[in-house]
Amino acid sequence: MKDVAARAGVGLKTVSRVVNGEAGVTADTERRVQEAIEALGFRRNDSARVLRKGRTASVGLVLEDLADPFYGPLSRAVEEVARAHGALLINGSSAEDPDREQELALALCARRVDGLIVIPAGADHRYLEPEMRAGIATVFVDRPAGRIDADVVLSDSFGGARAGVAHLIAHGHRRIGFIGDQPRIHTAVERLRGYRAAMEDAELAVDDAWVSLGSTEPRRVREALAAMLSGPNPVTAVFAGNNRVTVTAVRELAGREGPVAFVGFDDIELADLLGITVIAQDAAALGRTAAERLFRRLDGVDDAPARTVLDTVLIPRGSGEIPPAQEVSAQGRRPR
Amino acid sequence: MKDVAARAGVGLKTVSRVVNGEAGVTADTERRVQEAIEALGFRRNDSARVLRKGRTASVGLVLEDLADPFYGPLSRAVEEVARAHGALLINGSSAEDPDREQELALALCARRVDGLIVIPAGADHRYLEPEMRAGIATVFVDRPAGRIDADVVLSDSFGGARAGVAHLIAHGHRRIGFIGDQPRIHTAVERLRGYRAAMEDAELAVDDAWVSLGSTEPRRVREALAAMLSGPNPVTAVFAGNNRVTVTAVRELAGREGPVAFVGFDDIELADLLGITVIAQDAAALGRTAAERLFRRLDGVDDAPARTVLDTVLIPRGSGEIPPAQEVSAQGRRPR
DNA sequence: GTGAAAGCGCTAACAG
DNA sequence: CTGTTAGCGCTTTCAC
Repeated sequence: MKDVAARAGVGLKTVSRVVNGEAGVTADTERRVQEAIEALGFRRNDSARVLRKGRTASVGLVLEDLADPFYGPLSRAVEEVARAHGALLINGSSAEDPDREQELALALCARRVDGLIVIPAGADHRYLEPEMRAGIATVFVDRPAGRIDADVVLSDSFGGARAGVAHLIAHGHRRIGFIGDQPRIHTAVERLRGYRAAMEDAELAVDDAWVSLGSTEPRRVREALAAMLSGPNPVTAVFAGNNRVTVTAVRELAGREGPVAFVGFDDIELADLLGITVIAQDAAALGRTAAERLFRRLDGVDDAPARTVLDTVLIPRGSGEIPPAQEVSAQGRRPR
Repeated sequence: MKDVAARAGVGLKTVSRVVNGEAGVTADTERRVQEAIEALGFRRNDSARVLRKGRTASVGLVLEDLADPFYGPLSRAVEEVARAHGALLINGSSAEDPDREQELALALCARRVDGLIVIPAGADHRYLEPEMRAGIATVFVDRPAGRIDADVVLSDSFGGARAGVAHLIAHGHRRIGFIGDQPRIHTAVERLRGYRAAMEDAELAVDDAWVSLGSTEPRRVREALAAMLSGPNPVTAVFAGNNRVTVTAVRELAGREGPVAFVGFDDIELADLLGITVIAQDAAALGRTAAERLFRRLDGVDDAPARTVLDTVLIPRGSGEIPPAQEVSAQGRRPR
């Protein structure tokens, strides 16, 4: 910038004015400055600008895994809102590791992002308190913040799971299995709670063997599924706690003989063709809502932290409407 | 930091040493500084650090759409490599708009990312020349750079498409359709070239009505498909140019009567259950390879820009092995 | 309308 | 081992 000023024969501040489109520069002067900028291939150094202005025009997003088809659209939605506010998005994957979540969140704070959106992997976010006090607006999404008071945007995991299981019950099932994510993940617990509530609503007892929380690794899901489908008291229907579980469960069930009814939490691509009934949540809406709240905070709105819960939708496509095997024998499943 | 120094009763540089874990500080002094840091909730301001050091320890990635299941894993792979090198990843979506690509790439350069990975939307990247000369290492991935000499990492679009179409030909098809992305996208053109090469290899003529390039919007794809399946000279097999086209085509074909053979470029989730034969490319490997090349550049390796081409794999799953409807009955086999 | 000087928070390069 | 000084490139303030 110094070089540009020298070449154009003007002061430093004048170049700054031109670069930032501020008023108070003659058309002629401006032209001379523009020429110098062009000739020198000058581009403003935003690091220096940030240092001076205090705002970085960027927001951070800590999520679980960018490669997960649920988080991709969420991140994209945040990006679009950020873009509308002239901000860039820096996102990082925690890989569901609380330490890595913290490391990433603090690294983003050190970069002085204006705001932070976090999909919690851990259960304790007090480490963010100093940062929030220092002025970094923070919104939690998909899962609530732990041990800290902050804005939260969630899907209705409890209600969604309850509706999905009630749907299976309405179709005649009495023995229903639940396979979910790790018990330290809030949504997993909420969805299990929804499952239990639906069973209780229908006055159905739950056999411990029907419930399995744990990793979403295919092997773990396969074993859980096999266990609840065999044994003395096998289930006739299965509810899956998230998209990863659904994918593996659908694969397994497709390879089996008898029909097993199925409903999964989260919609997945081509589920329509496979006839999979799901409880769909809107990942993009989740991201958009969280980002909008964040920017409202950045615009100075300072009301109490709020919890927003977005509805889920039951989409019947066939797999959830299969009656229990005993009641109606071998009703064909849809091929391909 | 000044405050920390004052509170700990030490010099500024000593605090800097502690914060950066440099040697040359007594255990006792260090403890005092740590206490002050704790008490004041101090966190180093990376903007200032960057300004001083010249390196931001961040890389930029300009891609088409983070919500696309092909780019999610690619981005994640880049992130992992960046993380291994202590760098953060800033990514932005161009939405397949050349202007937006340029805007984003330049914004990242203004932030002084150390390196840039670009999935081109546009065909002319000379706008990056000054930046590259100014020291921002740049690698193009998935599609080649336009009018500029730079590192490029690609999948073998031509070879993959050729193999896929040859596969259909080997299964008896003579009239094969091709539906691809916009003709200004390099991979679309390459894949079409592969299609033509395979047809030529088999000495098959190509009817113009069988080939359709354009948007991947479902409506456009549906219309293209309907057109080549009706008319005087209908195709018996279809090759899809990318994942988006595949999804729509598979939906459409599932709703039709007669069997139409199908092979798609790009693997998609649950394609195994749907029995879709695909040419799979490894998005993660693409990202990893590009990122590794980028960091090699950042480590000072300065050989000539190279073009790396990754192989694709044909995965037969059923849809590509269906024989043509007419031929089967002509040979007297009973269709079932 | 324009420019000189001060300083954002940090680190490199030297002193002590 | 520790501290002082001088900037990194920009914007802010205030004078011209």
